[in-house]
Amino acid sequence: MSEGPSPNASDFIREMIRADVASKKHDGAVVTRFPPEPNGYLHIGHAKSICLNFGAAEENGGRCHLRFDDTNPSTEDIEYVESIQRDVRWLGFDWGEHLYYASDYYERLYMLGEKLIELGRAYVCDLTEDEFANDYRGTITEHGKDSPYRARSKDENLDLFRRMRAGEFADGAKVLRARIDMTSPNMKMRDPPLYRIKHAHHYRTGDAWCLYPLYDFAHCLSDSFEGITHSLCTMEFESARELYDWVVAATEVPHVPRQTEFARLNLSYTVMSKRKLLKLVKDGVVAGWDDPRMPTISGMRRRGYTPEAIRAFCKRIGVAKNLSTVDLALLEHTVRDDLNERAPRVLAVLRPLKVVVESWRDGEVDVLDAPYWPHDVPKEGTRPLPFTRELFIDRDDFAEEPPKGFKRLAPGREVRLRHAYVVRCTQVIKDAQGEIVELRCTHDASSRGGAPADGRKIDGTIQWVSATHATPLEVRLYDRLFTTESPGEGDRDFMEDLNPAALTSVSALGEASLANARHGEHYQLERTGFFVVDPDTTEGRIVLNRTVALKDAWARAQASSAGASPKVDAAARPKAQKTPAQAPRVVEELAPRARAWVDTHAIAEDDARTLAAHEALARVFDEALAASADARAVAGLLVNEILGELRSRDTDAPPFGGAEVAELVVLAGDGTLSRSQVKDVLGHMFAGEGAPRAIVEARGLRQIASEDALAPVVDRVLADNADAVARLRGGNANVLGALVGMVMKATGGKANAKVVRELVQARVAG
RNA sequence: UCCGGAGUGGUCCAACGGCAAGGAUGCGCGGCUUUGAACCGCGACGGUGGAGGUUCGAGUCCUUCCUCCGGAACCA
Repeated sequence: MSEGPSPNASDFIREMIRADVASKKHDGAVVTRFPPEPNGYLHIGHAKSICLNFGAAEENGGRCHLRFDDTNPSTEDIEYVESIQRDVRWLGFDWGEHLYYASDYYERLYMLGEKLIELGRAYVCDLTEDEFANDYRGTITEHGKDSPYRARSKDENLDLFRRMRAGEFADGAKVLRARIDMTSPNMKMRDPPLYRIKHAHHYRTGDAWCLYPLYDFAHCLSDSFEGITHSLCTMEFESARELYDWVVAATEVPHVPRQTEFARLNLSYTVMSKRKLLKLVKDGVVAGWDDPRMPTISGMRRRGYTPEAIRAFCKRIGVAKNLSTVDLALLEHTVRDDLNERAPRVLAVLRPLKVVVESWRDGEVDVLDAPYWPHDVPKEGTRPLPFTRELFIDRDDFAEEPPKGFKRLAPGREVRLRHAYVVRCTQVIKDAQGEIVELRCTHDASSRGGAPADGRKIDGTIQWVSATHATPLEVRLYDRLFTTESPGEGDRDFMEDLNPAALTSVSALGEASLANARHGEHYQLERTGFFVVDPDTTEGRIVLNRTVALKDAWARAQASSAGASPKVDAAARPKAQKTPAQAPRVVEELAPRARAWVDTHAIAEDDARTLAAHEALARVFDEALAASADARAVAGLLVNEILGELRSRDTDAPPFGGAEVAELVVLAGDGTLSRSQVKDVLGHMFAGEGAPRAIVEARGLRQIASEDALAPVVDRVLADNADAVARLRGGNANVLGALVGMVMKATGGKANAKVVRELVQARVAG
C-alpha cells in the first residue's frame, strides 16, 4: 500500500506537543487519553480521535489511556464497554495497563466536592431545573442572577451534600453547583451543576451511589488524577475549557492538564451522531451496530475495511479546527488502496448468463493454474481453475448490440476469458419472451492461458466460472446508506434520505476455489470489487460482503454519455457565494480617549481605536507619549507588531514600558535599525533583555543602508541564483521578493530592504 | 443578539512575512495492461470570504465587515 503524502503526520496538536516536550513541560512527558462514554458503539469519527490520541502519544514516547467516562448511569452499559475495547484493539492500539473508569473515581471525586464546599466554591442548590433555567440562568445576551441558595453556610452545604449522597432526597431535588459567576458571558460559567441526584443503577457501581458527578466536574479531574498532559477533545467542548480550568484550579489538585480542541470528523453520505446511529439500530433500518452499512468501527470491520485502511484514512484527513466534511470517496480510495495489495483475485459472476463452448468436448475439464495476484502486486500463489464446456459469464459482459467502445462479448466477436481461452460468440439463444438465456461460443484452442498463438490482440477480458464446478455464493452488495451528501440537511428528517439500495443481495456463482473461503478473508472478485467473507458464512453457504466496488471508467463513461443520470460534477456546480452582501463599513464613534489621541497626536483612527480597546497598550502608548516620541510611529508599532506578538504569546501586557517603545521608535526613525532589526529587537525585549539601546549595543546591531556596502552581497546572491534571476527577467515579479529575502538572510537582517530591492531591480534591469 | 471558534481549487490538509500557494482525493485525457482495476504520465480547477491598514514584500501581522459552526442538558 502506498504511503500517504506525509509519512510523519503533523498538525497543530502534534506541533504543540512536540514544543511542550522540547520545553520540558511536564518533564517532557506525554500522556493522552481516549475517553468514550460507554453508551454507543465507536464510529469512524472516534477512529480519528483514537488515532490522534494514541498516535501522538506513541510518537513522543508517551502513553495513551483508555478511560470510560461513565458518569451517567441511565445510558451506559457493559455491552458498550466491551465493544469499545474490542474496536480500539482491532484498530491496532494498546492501552497496556492503563484502562480506567471515571466510576472508579467516584469516591475521590466526591471528596473533592466536599473540598469545594469547604473552600466556599460550591453550594447545594434547591432550585429545580426549570426554575434555574427560567428565572436564574439568564440568556445568551442577559446576565443571570444568583440562586437564593448561593449564600448557604459551609456547614449547611456540607450537611446537605452528605445527605444527598445518603439518598435522602429525590431525583432533581438538589444539585451541587460551582459558585462562579452568574454574570459570565460564558454560560458554562454561570454556576454550573457539578453533581446531580440520580437514583439509578449503574452498570459498574450498582446501587452504591445515587449521586453522580457531571462531565464538567468528572472529566477534568479524571484527567488530573491520571496525569494526563494533553487532553484532546472536539470543538464543541471549547466553551467548556474555561470551566475545565476552573475546576482543576478550584479543587487545587496537583496535576494540571491542558485541554485542546480539534474538529470532529464528518463524512459525506453518512450520519455520525450517536443519537442518529442509535435510531437506525432501534428502528431496524440496519441489522445492528455492526451492520456493514453503518459507519461504526464494527460495521466497517464487517464490511471488510481493514484497520490499516482506517488508520491511513485518519492520517490523510489531518487534524485541524475547521468544520469539515470529508468526501466519502477518500475513505473508499484508501480502502481500495489497502485491499489492492491484500486481497487475492478470484473470479465470480454476479448475474450469470450461461455459455456453451460448442467446440469443447463435453465432460472434458482443463484445470488451469491461475495466479492469485496481478503482475504489479509483488506476491505469489496460484489456484486451480477448472474450465469446462458449460460456463457462466456476467450478463453485463454481453451485448447483442454493443455500444461504441464496447470491449466485451457480442455476436461474432471475440473476448478473452480471464486466465483461460479466447472465445467467439456464434449464437444467441432467447426464450419465448425474447430474453437472452444462453450463448453459444467456440474457443481458440491455441489461446490456453489467454494468449492466441498467432499473437493477435484481444481487447476485452471478462470473468467466468465453470457451470459444473461453480460455488454458489450469497453476495451482499453494499452501497452508501444515504442518497444525499448531507443527510437531513435543513429541516428534512435524515431518515428520508436513506438509500433503499444500500443493500442488495444476489445469488452469484464463484469459482471452485471459493468453496474454501473462510470468515474474514478478503478477496477481489475481478472487475467487480473487493469483498470479505461474512461471519454468516456456514458450511456450504458462502456469504460475501462487498467492501467497496472497483472504479469503473467504462460504467462512468456510459452513465455520463447516456445522460440519464448525469452524475453531478462538483466542479460544475455554481460556486457558493462566500460573501453575499457587500456590507458598507460602519465606523463607530471613537471613544473619548481615542478621539483625543487622534486630535492631538494625529494618529490613525483605526490605531487609536485599537489602542483604546487594549488597556495595557493604551498605558504603554501614554507612557511613550510622555517620552515625547513620534506618536504615529509608536501607535503603528504597538498595533501592528506588538499586539500580534502579545497574542501569540498569550499575554496581556508586554514586559516593557512606553519609554522602551519610544526608544525603539527613535532607533527605527533615525536609521540606526532596519525594519527587520526592529522586529528582532522587539523579540529580545519580549524575552526580557532590557531596553532597546542596550540590546542594540550588546548585539552590535546597525543597519546597512549604503549601496556600496550592499552591492557586493546583492551581486553574490544574484550570481548564486542565476535561475531565479532568469525567472525574474522572464516576468515573474514574485521572485524579486525572494531575492530580497535571500539578501536579507545573507546580511543577518541588517540590510535596508528598500535599498536592497532597488539594487536588485537595477541589476536585473541592467 | 452575548461568548468562543473557523474561513485557502468540488472536498480534505499544507505553506519560519520571501521563488510559479503545495499535496491528496475527485474529475478529464493519454500510456501500459490477460481486471475498462492497479500502475505511469499529462491536464483543467484556487490567488487564500470582503474592504482597509502595516511592511521593500501579506494566505501569514493589525482593524473592520460578512458567512458558517459550537455554547444557555440535573448529556458527554
